[in-house]
Amino acid sequence: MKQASPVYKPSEIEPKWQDCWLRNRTFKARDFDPDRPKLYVLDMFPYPSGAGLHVGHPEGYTATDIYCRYKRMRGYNVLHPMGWDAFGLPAEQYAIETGTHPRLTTEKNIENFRRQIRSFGFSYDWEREINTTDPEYYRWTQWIFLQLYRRGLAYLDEVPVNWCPALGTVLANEEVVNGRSERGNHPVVRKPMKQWMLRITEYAERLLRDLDDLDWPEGIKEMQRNWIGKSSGAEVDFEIVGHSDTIRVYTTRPDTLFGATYMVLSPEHPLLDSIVAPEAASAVREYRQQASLKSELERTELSKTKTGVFTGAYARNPVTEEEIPIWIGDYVMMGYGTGAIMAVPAHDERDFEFAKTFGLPIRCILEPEREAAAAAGLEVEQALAGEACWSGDGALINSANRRGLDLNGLPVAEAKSRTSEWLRQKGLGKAATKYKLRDWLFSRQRYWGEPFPVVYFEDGEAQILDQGELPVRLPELHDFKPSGSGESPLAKAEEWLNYTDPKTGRRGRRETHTMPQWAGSCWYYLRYIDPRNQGQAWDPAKEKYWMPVDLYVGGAEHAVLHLLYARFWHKVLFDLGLVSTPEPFARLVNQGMILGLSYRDRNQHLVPNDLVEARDGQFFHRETGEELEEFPAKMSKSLKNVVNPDEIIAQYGADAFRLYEMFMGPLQAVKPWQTKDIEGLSRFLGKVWRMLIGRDGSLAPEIDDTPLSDEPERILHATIKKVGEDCETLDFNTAISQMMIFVNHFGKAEHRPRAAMESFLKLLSPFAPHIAEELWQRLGHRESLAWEPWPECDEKKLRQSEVEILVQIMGRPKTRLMMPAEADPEQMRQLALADPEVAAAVGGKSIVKVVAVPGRLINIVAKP
RNA sequence: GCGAGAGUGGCGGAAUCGGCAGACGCGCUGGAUUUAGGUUCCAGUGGGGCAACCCGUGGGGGUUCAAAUCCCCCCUCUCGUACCA
Repeated sequence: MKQASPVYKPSEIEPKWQDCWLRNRTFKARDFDPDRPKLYVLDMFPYPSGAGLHVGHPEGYTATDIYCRYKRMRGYNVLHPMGWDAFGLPAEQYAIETGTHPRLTTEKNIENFRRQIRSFGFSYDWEREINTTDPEYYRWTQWIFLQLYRRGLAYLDEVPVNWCPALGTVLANEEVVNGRSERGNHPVVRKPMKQWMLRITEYAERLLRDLDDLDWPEGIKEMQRNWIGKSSGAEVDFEIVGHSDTIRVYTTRPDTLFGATYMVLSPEHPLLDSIVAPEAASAVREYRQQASLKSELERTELSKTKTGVFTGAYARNPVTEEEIPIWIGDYVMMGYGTGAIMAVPAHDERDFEFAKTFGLPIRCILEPEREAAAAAGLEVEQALAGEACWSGDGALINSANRRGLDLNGLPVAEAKSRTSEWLRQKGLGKAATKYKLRDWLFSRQRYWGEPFPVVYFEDGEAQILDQGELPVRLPELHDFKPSGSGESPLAKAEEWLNYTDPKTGRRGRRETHTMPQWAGSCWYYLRYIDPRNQGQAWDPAKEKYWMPVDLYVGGAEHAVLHLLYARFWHKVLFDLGLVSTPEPFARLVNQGMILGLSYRDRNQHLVPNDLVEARDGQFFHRETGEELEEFPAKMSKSLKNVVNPDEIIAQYGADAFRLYEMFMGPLQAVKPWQTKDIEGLSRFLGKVWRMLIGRDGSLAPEIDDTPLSDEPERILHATIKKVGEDCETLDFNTAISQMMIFVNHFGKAEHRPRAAMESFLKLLSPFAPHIAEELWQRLGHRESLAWEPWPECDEKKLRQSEVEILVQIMGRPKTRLMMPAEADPEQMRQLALADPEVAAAVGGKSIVKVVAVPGRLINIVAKP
């Protein structure tokens, strides 16, 4: 064994303890431990990119690691796993460019990620490591797809997708920016293609309702609510003049039906061809063609002026029985409601704009509330004249017909329900609820994803495979380029494509689409529970023991997609009796993004960091000499402000890195990384070291067994209390402050009682586990302190016999006096007034009032 | 537009059951140790005033003995989202 170092050298002790934990399986989670309560703490697993870990990853991972280590010492049986979300586009793109198989790229990246993550000393149970690209994992992803299919929740549909002709592939919405491909900036058009869809809409109501009971950030819950987008209103049928069909619209404002002066259909509306008048046909055809070339994003973004054309057809307003023109316009989406609207220009901003553009009639049927209108800067007379739009509340006018509907004078809410009821009685419509949420497009035309367990027979029939035929493995390929026809690269794997039904001998062709990256992450938290199970996705007994996830930490960028998809799958599994909880993640915390430091010139232009020179605390452009302003910005390759964790660990050690990231500020806050600041934490660890280790490398001579005197004892117990409380609430920044206060005191003390030192190391160990283990060992212990019981705070030791009391005169601080801690208000008053300085300040004035808060302050209110 | 969150020293941040604003750290200033640099240690560090004191938590108003914290109005920034009928 090497001679014990006299100075703190993280590079020596950190690998030593990481090996030790791994070898001894220190952090193995035990199924069904009868003696300890379970705790499941989950990190969002990373996509192992070629760039390696960035400083954002270890932020959340450090937080959960501290929490887990703390909870173990509190007697919990902790499940804390890590794995790899390893399917995805970058590895495939790299394969197209270089011919390297994505599996090789992925393996290499995982190895690098694993090395980096281990270098932080996180207390994962590595025996539960999973990888979504492992056939033994995706076997069960495919199996869950079978369950979805059998429940009727997976179906094939011809839907418009983002098709990029230049790239020869379909793109996800996230991959399309302003109607062009994110990669290469090629145009993207909408093209209908047959796709697998998942019926997430069937779960819309439960996904919405069950949010209420989750311990999640309110912002994330609100985002999911908005995404699901529940609204209630009515469906109304409009008959088409001279036509047998009717057009059904959805409206949240059935009360405004009397103001519906025209109708607008989506350009994709199926009834369009049969109703369009011959003289309008060519204009309609041209408009539809143009609309189809726009991506959905474009359609919504270029929203300044409304466009549309008249179809030449008319519908009959069911309450006024007037004939109203039917238009088409791309501000109406086929994907929401019924793809058709009744337009009430007087009371809907969008319809108002459209009506103004095309000179359509605007009829006010609602007198705005005077006060609300004034607050909105609207003149009621204008609204009444149809010159302004009012979508707020008020009293209905001009809203009665001869068929028994009279809304005049009613407020909006009552008019709504009255109209819905009238429509229902007349068979013209009914109350209805809609959601913005759409079914989940689940196909990707890619190689590097889970193959579908699906075969198409020669007659076109799609059939799912038996569980016994899983996993459907990805075939070996050498050319990963898209086929160009919109088919996946898998269409090139000829041998693999051909399928013969083992039972019937029928010949078929395998599905060439693969699943999106979300698939693997939809259920990975369940596989961690039983990661090596070959017979089933997980053992139900183990699931029951470990679920739900007690704490889930990750970035807010997954607020909607991943978290909504996973909740959806989980609910399906719950309905199938495969999991025991209706929700997967009981408590969710989002760590804030870590920004890099960047620079900009006078014109707000960003300057890459390698062009910046620092002089006397100011910053200048290396080439132009211009003074630059420092500001925090997202880390990016182009700004050259990316911080590499490997370099930081090499220089300061993992413990300092961990402490720094936690000390930066609240976990949830966005924070700028400033490498200079990490030195403060490095110094702190140096002080911890010197508090215990003397110059010669042996224990510091100040360490002895003298009993603690009052003040040091109070500091010790205050630290135990503060660190423990902060670990529960994840307020690690203030816990670290308190430990600094401890070390600032004891590091200078003549006597450093061994017991206090040991308690402190336990408090420090979740935060800086390597140095804590090393010093714990040097204090003579043989076992890891990972399972030592957490120190108990003795409240009695926190009490002081004398406390400093602030004396205020008229609410302003005057002086501070030592008083007995238990002094009551009257005693405090006497003690304060006895003080010469106070007496002088009060002298000659009459005391109006004295407010005394025992243990804190006393305020004397005096008037001349 | 809508939704969510946030504005505190030169910087990161602390203190929000109303009770000493600026804990802790970075930076900075001065000193000690060191051949020197670094390290380490000590002292100081919101602004103004030699001082008593005054001013200070985005701005304005209010409640209170007492407001960063509670109430009203306004401004700015960040994130998310966007013709959802």
